[in-house]
Amino acid sequence: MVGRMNASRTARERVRAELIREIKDVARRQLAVEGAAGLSLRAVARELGMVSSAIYRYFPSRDELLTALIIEAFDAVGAAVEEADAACPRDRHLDRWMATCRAIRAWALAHPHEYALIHGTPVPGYVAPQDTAVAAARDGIVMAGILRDALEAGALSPLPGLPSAPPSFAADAERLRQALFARLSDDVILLALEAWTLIYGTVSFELFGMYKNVIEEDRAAAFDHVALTQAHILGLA
Amino acid sequence: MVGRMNASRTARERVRAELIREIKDVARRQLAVEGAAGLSLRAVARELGMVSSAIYRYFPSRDELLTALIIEAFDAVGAAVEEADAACPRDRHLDRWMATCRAIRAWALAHPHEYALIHGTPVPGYVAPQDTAVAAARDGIVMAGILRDALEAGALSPLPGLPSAPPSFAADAERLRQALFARLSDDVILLALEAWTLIYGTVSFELFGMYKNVIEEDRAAAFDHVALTQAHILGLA
DNA sequence: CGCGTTTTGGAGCAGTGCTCTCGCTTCAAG
DNA sequence: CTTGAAGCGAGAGCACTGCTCCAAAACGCG
Repeated sequence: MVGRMNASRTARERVRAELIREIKDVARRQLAVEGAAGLSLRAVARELGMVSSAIYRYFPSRDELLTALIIEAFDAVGAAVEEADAACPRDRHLDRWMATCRAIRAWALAHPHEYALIHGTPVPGYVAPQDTAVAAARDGIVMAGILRDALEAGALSPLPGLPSAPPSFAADAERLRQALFARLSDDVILLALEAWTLIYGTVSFELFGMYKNVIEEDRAAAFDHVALTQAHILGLA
Repeated sequence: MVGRMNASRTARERVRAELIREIKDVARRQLAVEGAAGLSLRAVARELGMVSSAIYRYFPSRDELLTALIIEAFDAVGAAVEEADAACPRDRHLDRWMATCRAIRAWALAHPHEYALIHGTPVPGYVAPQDTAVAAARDGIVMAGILRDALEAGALSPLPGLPSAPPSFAADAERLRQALFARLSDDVILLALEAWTLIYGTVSFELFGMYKNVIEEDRAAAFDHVALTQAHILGLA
């Protein structure tokens, strides 16, 4: 009970971890085929050659399996965003911004059902477990980092003449400043949140069919326009 | 078979129409309680005192029932938006804009599960039937009308210096101009679509828990800031 | 009134999430 | 090395779902 603190636990624990991985992999494949509503524990068990009740040794319920997939999806999009950002020179702030925005859209188009899992209707009882919080924040960390770098480089001049953040936002802004936004102003922080919202809103609208008969010709160009316009508003140029 | 063209059809058809209404009402109540995933045809039938198979004389499948509820939800939010707009003097374009935006958010907060039905993950096989198209367009018609009126009154001056719409958007813009946007420019039409997207994106983020630990203090004020900022960008002032 | 259309009731099929129990395997401490 | 506990898979079973089929009942029009 005492020892064996680090690497390569007991054989039992290793096969257990591997089986958890296999279950998640099969579940993700089934999810990609017919969406979250069609994810069946029994089908996963069948494909793995085990009986359905055995799954419950690894996931206490179907919703817990879904939660695990949600966390992995947040992590995947977070990783895609970090990679896109890291591929740009640190002082090309506009390029980094556009690259991260495009990375979000590209990931979503490549994994529509997983994207729907994290940005569609909350599927389970609708409680977003605390476990997802850290994974869900990775994209925001990257985007905030770009704005921070731009500010420090003196390359951030938000568009003048727009409404200021309401006084009631001050407390939220202060908390966010501590966590991500360093020395950015309340106004810029709120504009950044709105840009973040619009980026995901645009991707969601495109994926969920809201642009049918609205934007048909070149949605990639329209998305670029969204990202570029937000960059102009934030003053990333 | 020939006659009886207008009002007050045969008694059978009247009771049939009423039963369809009752089914939809019960279904909407159940939806409000436990969400779209928990909508059960059998439960609806039970509450109506009929056996489950009888429902299928009125709705060929569960998805068809959901589709009917989706259309009604689109209609309800459309009606709320139209009403909010009509309550403002026609020449107070900014007031009309803010009123319609707030109406969308208010309706969504009052009917979260119905909102999730129309702006969350597409629940059924994921095909959005053509029937929904007209109902889904009502909010857009109102918002486009405000911009049209502002243009005609010479009270529309979009913020200069922002990126222009890409050339590939011209065809979409022309089609949209014919349908709703009258003589508005490509740039304004695209900005309007982005504003429309951001309004719904903000409501969705708020409702689906994305602003947890992000915006906590006064989400109504933050939403107003979104709507007002978009009005400024469009030049509604 | 009578007959045909419409509606309903009930049984049944295939599938789901989940629980419980019963043996079997593995592991670790005595 | 033995023994007892913990982890594990198999199977049966419960309550529920959407949906189909068919016979019985209700209805309404000529």
